Amino acid sequence: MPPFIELDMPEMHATPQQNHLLAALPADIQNRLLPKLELVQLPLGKVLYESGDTLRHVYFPIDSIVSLLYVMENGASAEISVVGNEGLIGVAVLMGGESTTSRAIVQSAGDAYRLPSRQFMEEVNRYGEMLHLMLRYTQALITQMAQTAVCNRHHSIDQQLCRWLLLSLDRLPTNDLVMTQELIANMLGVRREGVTEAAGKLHKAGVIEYSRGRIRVIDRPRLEQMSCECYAVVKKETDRLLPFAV
Amino acid sequence: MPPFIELDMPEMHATPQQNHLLAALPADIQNRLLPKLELVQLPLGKVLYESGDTLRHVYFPIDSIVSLLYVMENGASAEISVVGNEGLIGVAVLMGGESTTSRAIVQSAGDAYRLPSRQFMEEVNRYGEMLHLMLRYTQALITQMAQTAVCNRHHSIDQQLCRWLLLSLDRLPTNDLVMTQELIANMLGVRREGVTEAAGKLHKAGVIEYSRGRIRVIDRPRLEQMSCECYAVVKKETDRLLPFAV
DNA sequence: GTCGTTATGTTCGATAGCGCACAGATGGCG
DNA sequence: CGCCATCTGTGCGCTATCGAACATAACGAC
Repeated sequence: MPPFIELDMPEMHATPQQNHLLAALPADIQNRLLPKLELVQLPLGKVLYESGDTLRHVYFPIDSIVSLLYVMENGASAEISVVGNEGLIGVAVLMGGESTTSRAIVQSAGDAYRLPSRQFMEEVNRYGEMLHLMLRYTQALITQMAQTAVCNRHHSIDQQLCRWLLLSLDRLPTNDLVMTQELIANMLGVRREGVTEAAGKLHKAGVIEYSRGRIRVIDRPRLEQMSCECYAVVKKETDRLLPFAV
Repeated sequence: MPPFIELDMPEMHATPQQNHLLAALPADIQNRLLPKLELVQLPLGKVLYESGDTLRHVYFPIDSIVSLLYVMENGASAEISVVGNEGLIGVAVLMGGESTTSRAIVQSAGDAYRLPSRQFMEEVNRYGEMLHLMLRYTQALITQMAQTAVCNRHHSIDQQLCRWLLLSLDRLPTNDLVMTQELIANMLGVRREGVTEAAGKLHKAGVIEYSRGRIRVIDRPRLEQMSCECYAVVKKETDRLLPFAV
């Protein structure tokens, strides 16, 4: 029943500076990088890389959200972390590992700029601001992963859903998520029914409204209250490490 | 009933090269670093740093094991990762964050070499092999964290105990762990009774024997079979990233 | 408008892990 | 040798989550 409006921005074209990391780079580095950046559209569900793949590019999301997911032998999965316009996908390139054990999958469709790994590393290997910025982002990512582990251990599905919605919301321009409960369940590594139940409670509490693959947050303060501490911990640490990106 | 023998090695003195990362550095870097390294004894339970502390040193364990632990507001905890002679404690220094949201606590007493953060960064900032090695180790650590998150989500206490024992075993010179079930429970973020039960099963299966704060693994292959895939994933990826450290 | 597909809602029994309470065992120390 | 702190074992009721099966609802294509 919520009147979801499709906001297809008329000619809203992306710029690299909408990614906080790119925006934070000094002008000379931006000038070197910009011509090498390629704008790509990331449709929902697209796999940027699979476990073990050599990473050919790194991606700087603009209004897309990408989840890093581990998929187990039996097909069950769990989200490790989530990346939006505050970060980049492809930290393994920076670390020198070239591949990771996780999958990167688009959780919310949108644009991203991508850069071939080689050219990314060329800039990193000037050992300047690029390297240092990327390292700080890496620590923010590590914090998020650590907190995911904690959250998986100790918190209820209800709380985790709140955390997950907040993390997504922070990376989107609106309060509307295009996302089925089934997909959320995959990310959280729980049953779809568990998400249905948790979403039902949030709806009754007047925090969200939703319908067939869309969710709108209508009371964010309440959502933050209902979330476990994990969201706040990650947010605070990310703001500390990357203060410009607030 | 197991005849635990206290193996206090007579004059078994530590050398920096017993830490795999230090050993893997080229000779010139080793020569620069060695005089700055300080051998320290890490007693069980010692906190190397608390959440939010500025990291004054980085630590290279020799025969000690250190756990990175997140402690929640209500006092409950969860292990994020574990570090032994394959790695170092203080990745946040490398990343430029200076502090982390987790606590580093000694899980198994032993020696470590420590290096003031400033001197560590002086070497890192030569942008040579030191930096690249540390980054690769960081990726291994990230993999371990990610797998911890997955394991917390999907696996039973029994399986997690197996994983945990294997991770510890890999970092120790013997098959004996000095470790109460209570402490293991803290690390895994579960009840002590849960660990008692799981340990009982392993004992019945003839995989371990134990008594009052000590555990001996007597059938490691079986332990690996009984563990979830998480152990193998981390092991394999660590070996890939740091092949010398096998 | 109808139909078919996909998303969401609901129920039910099974179970893993929790919190609590207390019993027993072990080993260090006086 | 015996005491006592500490570590380990066990039982009980409770709850969250699971797995499975099925009911209803919403949208999209025709």
